[in-house]
Amino acid sequence: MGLARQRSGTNAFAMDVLCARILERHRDSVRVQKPHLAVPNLTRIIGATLTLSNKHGFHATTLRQLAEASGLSMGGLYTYFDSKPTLLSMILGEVAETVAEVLNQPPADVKQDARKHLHWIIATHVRMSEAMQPWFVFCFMEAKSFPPAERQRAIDMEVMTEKIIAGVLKQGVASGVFAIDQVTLTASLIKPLLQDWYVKRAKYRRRGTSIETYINAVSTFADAAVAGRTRPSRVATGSRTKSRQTAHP
Amino acid sequence: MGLARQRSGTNAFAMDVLCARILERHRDSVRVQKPHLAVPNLTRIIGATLTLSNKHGFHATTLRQLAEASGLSMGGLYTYFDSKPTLLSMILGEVAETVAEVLNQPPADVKQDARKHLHWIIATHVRMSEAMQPWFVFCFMEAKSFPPAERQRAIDMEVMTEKIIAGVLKQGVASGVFAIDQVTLTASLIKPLLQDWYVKRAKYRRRGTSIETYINAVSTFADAAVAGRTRPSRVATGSRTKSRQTAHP
DNA sequence: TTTCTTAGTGAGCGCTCGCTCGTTTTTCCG
DNA sequence: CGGAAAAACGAGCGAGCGCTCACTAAGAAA
Repeated sequence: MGLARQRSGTNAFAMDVLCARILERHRDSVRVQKPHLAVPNLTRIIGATLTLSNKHGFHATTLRQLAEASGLSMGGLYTYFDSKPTLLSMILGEVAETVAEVLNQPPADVKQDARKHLHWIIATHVRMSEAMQPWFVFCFMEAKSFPPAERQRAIDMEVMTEKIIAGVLKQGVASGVFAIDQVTLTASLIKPLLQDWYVKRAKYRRRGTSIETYINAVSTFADAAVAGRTRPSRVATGSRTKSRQTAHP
Repeated sequence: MGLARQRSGTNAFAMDVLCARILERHRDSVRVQKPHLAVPNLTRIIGATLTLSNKHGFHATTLRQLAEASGLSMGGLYTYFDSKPTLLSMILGEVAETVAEVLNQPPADVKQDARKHLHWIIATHVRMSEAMQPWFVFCFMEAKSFPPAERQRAIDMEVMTEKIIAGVLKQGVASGVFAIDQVTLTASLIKPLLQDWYVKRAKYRRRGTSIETYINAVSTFADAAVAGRTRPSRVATGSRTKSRQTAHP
C-alpha cells in the first residue's frame, strides 16, 4: 500500500523508504516517536546490520559493532528494537511484504499472455533483487539461523515465488503456449536462476555482466525450457514495463 | 589418489573414507596417531560438526555441543584440531579436493561427445552432492564466514566447476553440436541448477522428487538452453556410468 | 525561566564462548 | 602382568557477548 502509492521517479526500494515502512509496522515496539529522528536512525541501523551481516553473518555481528557503525550507543539501539532477533525479523518482514506486494500485482496487459507474464516475473524479480540486494542476500543466507517463526516465513516466501512461477507455467500449458510435463519441477528450476543474480552478485559484477544481459539470458533460458510452439528467437533487450519497480536506475 | 583406488562396491564418499583422507592430509597436526582410534573419532567429530553447523551455522555451534555430540571431552577435541577455524578448513579442503578429483576425470568415452560430457557432469555433480550433501551445504552456506584463505579456496572451487562446464560448452560449440552465443553466461546459469539439489534438498525430499528425475530435468533444461542441432527428445533415465562416484545407492 | 518529557548514553551485569593444562584412564608391549 | 607412553578428561581462564539501567542533554510546554 505504501509501496503502491509510490510516485514514479522515486525509488520505492530505497533504504529510507523501506525503513519508514518498518517503523510503521513496528510503531508500538519502537520507543522513538518522532519520525524525523527515527527514520534516519533506523535507516543507519538497518544499513549497518545488512552490511555487517552479509560480511560476517548475523550471528557474528555484535551489537557493539552495530552501535559503532550506526553512530548510536548500545542503549540507543535498544530504543529501536527489544532484542537482536527482533532486528532480524524487522528485515525479513519487510522483504517478505515487499516481494509479495510486487510480484502479486502484474500489470493487466501482462496477465493475459503467459510468455509475457513469465518474462515480467523474471525481469521484475531480478530488478527488485538488484535494488534490494543486501536485503535479499540477508534473507537467503541467514534463513537457516532464524528462529522457527521467522524461518517458516522465509520458507513461505520461497514457496510463494515458486508458486507464482508455477501458476504462469500452468496457464501457459493450458493456453497451448508452453509444453512442459513437469510444471512444478520446471518452476523450481527457474527459481535458482533468479536467485543467482543476487547470491553471486560479486561474480557478475567482476565480469561486467549487465542486468539487462542477465535478464535476457534467463528469459531465453526459460523460453527454451518451456519449449512453446511460437518460439521467439530472442527476448527484446531492456524491455521495461511501466510498473513502479523499474523506477530505479 | 586415495579416491581413485577405491574399489567399486565401496562408497568412496562415505564419512569414514573422507575422514581418513582428512587425517592423512593433517597427519602432523592431529595428535592422535593410531588410525583405529583416530578415524572413528574424527568421523564422529566431523559428522557432528556438519549436523550442528547445517542446523544453526558453524559460528553458532559451540565446542561444548560438539564435544557432547561426538562423545569426546572439550580437551579431547583439541587432540584432533588446534583451533575451531582449523576444523572448518579440514572440511572445506576435503570437499575441494574431492570435487576437483572427480569432475576432472571423466571417463574416456564421454570426453569425445560434448552432449554426453555435459550430461555426465550434471549426473556426476548431482550424485556427488547427494552422497556428500552435508559437506556441500556446509561449504555453500558457511563460505562467507571463512577466513580469507579458505574463502578464496571456496571461490576457486565454484569458479572451477563453472570453468569445466564452460569448457564442455565451448567444445560443443566448436564441434557444431551446441549453438550458444554467451558460453560463460550459459555455464554460470547451469551451475545454480546443480546447486539447487543440495541447497534445497529438503524441498525435493518433501515432494518426492527422485534424484533420477532431477538429473533428467536438469539435463533436458540444459539441452534446451544449448539448443543443438541433433536434439534428443528425452534423456535416458537412470543412465549411470561405470565410474566410482555412482557406487552409492 | 522553570519544569517536564523524550532521546540517547555507556559502564557494568550475568553468562557463555574458545581454549588450556594438570590429572586420570586406556592402550600396548616386554 | 607392570609400567611407560598415548589418549582422553573437564574444571577453570580471560575475553567478549547480549542486554540493562541510572543517568544526562535537549527541546517543548508551562
